[in-house]
Amino acid sequence: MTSTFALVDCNNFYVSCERLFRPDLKNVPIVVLSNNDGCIVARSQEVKALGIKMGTPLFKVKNEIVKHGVEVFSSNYTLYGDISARVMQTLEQFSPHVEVYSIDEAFLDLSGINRPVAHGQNIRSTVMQHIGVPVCVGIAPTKTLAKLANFAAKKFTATQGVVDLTDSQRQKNLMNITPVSEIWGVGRKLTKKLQALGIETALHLAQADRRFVRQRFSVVLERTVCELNGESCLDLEKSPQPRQQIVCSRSFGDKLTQYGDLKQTVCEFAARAAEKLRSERQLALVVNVFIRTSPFDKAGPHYANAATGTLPVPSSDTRQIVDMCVRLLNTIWQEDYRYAKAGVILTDFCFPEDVQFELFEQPVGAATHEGALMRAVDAINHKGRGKVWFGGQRPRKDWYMKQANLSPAYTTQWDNIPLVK
DNA sequence: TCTGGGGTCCTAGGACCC
DNA sequence: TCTGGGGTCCTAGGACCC
Repeated sequence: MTSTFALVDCNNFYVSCERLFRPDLKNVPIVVLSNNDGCIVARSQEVKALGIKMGTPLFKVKNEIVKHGVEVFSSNYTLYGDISARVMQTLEQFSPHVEVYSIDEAFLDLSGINRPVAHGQNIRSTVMQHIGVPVCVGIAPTKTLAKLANFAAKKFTATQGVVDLTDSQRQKNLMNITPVSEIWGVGRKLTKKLQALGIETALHLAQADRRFVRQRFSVVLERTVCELNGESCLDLEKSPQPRQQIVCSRSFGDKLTQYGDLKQTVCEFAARAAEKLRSERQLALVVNVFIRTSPFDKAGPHYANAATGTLPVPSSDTRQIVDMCVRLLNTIWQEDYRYAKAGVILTDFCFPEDVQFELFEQPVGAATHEGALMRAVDAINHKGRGKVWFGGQRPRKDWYMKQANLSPAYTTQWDNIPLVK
């Protein structure tokens, strides 16, 4: 029996989250900004209609924002994460297998469902009723086609938010009017290269010779071609895969020029990365620290560098990781630059039970003294980060980050829960 | 003045081994 | 004069995603 996939995608997710607690903003144009209030990362329908593009730096469209009375929000990931979890939980009643693909999307296994469109409508109205977030549903025999169906469900209002692409003639009709750039897995670079070969629409790509595509591009794009032809190559991921990499990095609201300031941010990133690592119950072997000036900074010379180090044994101990990061930073730090961004990357993970320790080495894991200390630190910091920290870390949270228009944590902080009069 | 952050996968080329 | 071939592992970089 052939599979059926549904892609459920929240509409303008961050904007929808902000509107949940501000019904007065229902038809008001809204944007949500990236960290540091730098770029626009979510737009309401009204803002999209104004032609403001995703990822635009705020300062470039400041005049339009003011002119059209656009409401501006700093990003509130605590709120979005919590609403996302509620949406995903609601979706579980509609399928035995739900793959959470991103904060605002999930693939559902709808194999064997008799009336998929009715099922999709049911999903929409239930999520709206329970959570208050609008979603669209795309249904098709492959993930790539389900993505395409979802695109159509969003774009064409006559579909009422649900598109079923089970029928191959419908697939062709839609692909014929869809630019190749809209296909999942085709980004800016590939779009250009494909267009140069005369492949302009999704249908052109679907009809391309797959051996040619593999040879000229990659196995990834070859898979896309297969999926556009209804051959499922990408399965539902039934259980989330363990992470392979943890990154903690930020651009700074104000450029940093002092070693001490940069060191403190790097220590903070190291500590957060270690915390994430422990929540994954993994250990890391390799640590990378990078620092750089802004490529847009005309005031001074540019500098970017990174250093990689290997821990003596895989660890998730904040102190070991912080120590290593400071040593790495010292090898790349240079005076007289205006630093705009820094970060810590952990890689080469393993599980504590799989570690082969050197002779005479003391393992740093859950069973040891050090593990107990880390567990205690995590437990104390669990509700509201920053009660306990190690030397070198900045005690104040995000002191370097701009968040001028942050909404309250309506659903996760007692103080911020809305009152009903 | 002001330009995000956190991920994944694949590939080519060099190092190294026998 | 003559200087292999095949395999693996690692890394950096490039592409993509949301």
